[in-house]
Amino acid sequence: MKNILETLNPEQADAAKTIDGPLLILAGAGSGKTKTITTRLAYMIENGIFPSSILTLTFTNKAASEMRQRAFSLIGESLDHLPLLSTFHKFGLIFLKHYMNRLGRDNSFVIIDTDDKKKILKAFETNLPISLVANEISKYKNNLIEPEEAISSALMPNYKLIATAYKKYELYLKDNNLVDFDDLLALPYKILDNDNELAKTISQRYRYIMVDEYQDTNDLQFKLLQKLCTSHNNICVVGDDDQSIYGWRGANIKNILDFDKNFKDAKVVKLTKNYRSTSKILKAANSLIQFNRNRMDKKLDSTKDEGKNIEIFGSGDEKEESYRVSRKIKSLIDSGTNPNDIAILYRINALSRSIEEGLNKEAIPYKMVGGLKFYERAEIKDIISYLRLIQNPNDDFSLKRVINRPKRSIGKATVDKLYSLAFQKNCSVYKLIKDENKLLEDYLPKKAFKSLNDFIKKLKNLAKKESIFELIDDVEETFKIKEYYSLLPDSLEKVANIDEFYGLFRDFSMQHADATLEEFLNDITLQSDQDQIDDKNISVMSIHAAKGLEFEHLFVIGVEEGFFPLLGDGTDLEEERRLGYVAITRAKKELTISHVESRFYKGRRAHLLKSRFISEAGLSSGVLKLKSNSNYKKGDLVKHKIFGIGRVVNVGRVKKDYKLTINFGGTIKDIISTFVARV
DNA sequence: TAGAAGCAGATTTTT
DNA sequence: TCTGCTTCTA
Repeated sequence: MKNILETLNPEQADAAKTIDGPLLILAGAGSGKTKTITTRLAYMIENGIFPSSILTLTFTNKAASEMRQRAFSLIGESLDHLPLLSTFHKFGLIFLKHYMNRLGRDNSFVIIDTDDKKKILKAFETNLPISLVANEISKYKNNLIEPEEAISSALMPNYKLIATAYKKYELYLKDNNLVDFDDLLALPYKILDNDNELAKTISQRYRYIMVDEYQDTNDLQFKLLQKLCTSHNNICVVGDDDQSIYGWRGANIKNILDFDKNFKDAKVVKLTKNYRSTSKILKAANSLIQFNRNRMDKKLDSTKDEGKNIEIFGSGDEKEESYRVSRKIKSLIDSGTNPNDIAILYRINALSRSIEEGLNKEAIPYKMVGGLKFYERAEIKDIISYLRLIQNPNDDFSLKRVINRPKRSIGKATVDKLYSLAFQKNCSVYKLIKDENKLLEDYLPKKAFKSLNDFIKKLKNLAKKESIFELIDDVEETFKIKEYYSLLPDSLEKVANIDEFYGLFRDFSMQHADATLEEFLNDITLQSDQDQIDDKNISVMSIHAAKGLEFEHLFVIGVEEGFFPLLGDGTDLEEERRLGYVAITRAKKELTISHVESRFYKGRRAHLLKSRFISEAGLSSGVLKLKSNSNYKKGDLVKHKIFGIGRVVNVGRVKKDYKLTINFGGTIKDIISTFVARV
């Protein structure tokens, strides 16, 4: 038992041994957070705490499974009862599967994702930006404001519209027995809030609570945690106020800053030894974050050598920036660095394009993390919609998505007719087709009518299957989704995605022999992209996406005022700075920060100053001054000794020289301007 | 019905 | 500049 604590430093061990009462573990970046809490979990079990009375909540599936793995490898042998490690949302799902009836609703609900939510809202035609409506509704739900209250308290006309959409949306969800991400937290809270006996029961079942990334919890999650602590106060939260970067999404940094006020007699353990970065990198991070006022006082101590200097790239424009970054990466890889240890980070996704071009030119394989998520891809959502329809044919929403995909001559006009008729009759489209078939025959174009009935029949046949085993093969055989996508642009990638999904489905159906389709559907909606960072690729992603990761060689690009910190009406400069802190602390050995003098963005060229964060981090930068203006411009004809005559397609820079991208009769080459002559 | 052309809008996004 | 959505026309 002693030996599992042996690998911990004194502070970590102190945290791991503190079992009873509220505990805040302030875990700085790279301070061994996961190690500490997984050891704590193992320690509790070894000390006789009933495993299934321990609940550990995380934000991502990835974090949950990583912690599960590490904790179990410490405990060793398999246990009869297992501690529950789950995301907040998954926990909400499990809870609702048991107690949804307390709200008079059926527990066979289906979870919808953000995309689905927006599609539903769109149908209400508020004429407001749909993401605004979706976000505001999210806020209402997270603040536990009911639609009626939202409507009566709305002052501005737009908010009346949003609140009304909220009301319609809630009705729609109820009618179709759908649940959104916010509901997975809000509904369990409501149920527990209405029934104190139940709250007691639940909190007695989970007598020990652990929460990961506590700085990212929002008000609702905080309230839910309070409910879970109704009959005890054994709550251990782990987090770092300096890494709170989701404020814009409702995360409340006060939760962590005020933990000791909210939970009486809380013990606070600070983990400040950093095992990740060189001391130069750490110094920069510490120096930067010190400019924030709203934070807990602490400073990370290095355990590593000084290391290399942090390099600052000051470039003329984004072309030069991507060129220099790519060249440096190229030389790292050429000298034996594992591409997997290299990453490029940026504040906004729009910067990925220029860097991708640079990487492509150098033939450096990269992996974009973030981007479009697997389950959000059109082809995957199509299949999911088919499955949802099989599970519940009254799902008008999914029906709309695939009613004419692959094309089956049911056009927009027909779809509009169907949906407005169903609305009039106050029934689902499926029910309408079933019950009013005669009426529809006269009402719809012949071809569409026939095709529609054929489509419904196929769905019904698939719904008859009692086992989900092989279901996916039947779906493909019936609807030929793969065939359809194989004829569309980017078919290779899309077909590969479809195959991947089919594989996932088959895996699931084999692992869960008696599982229902509904269980599969809810499971995948809560699944985000598990990291598929593979060996041969460098990683390219937003700073948000990089949270929790670490890389030997790190590049942060676009470090300019206005881009990073991103300045706008809603800017929280401290949060931007924390983002800078998160970025820097991802680096283990080598950090390169890049800024440009001008960047093309949103259709115009913006002139930029280097970010204040560079000087705040105690770094300085010199922009390389060029020898002279280029004599060349796009379209000029030039001659090269070996390649002959070509046309300039682009003018960029390399250090103090100009780099010309020249098209020599179809072959594109990058050449330093001094090696060519004007024709 | 389906492809083409025209037009607004463009932070970050664990679930 | 580029994307995704609406509107237009064969």
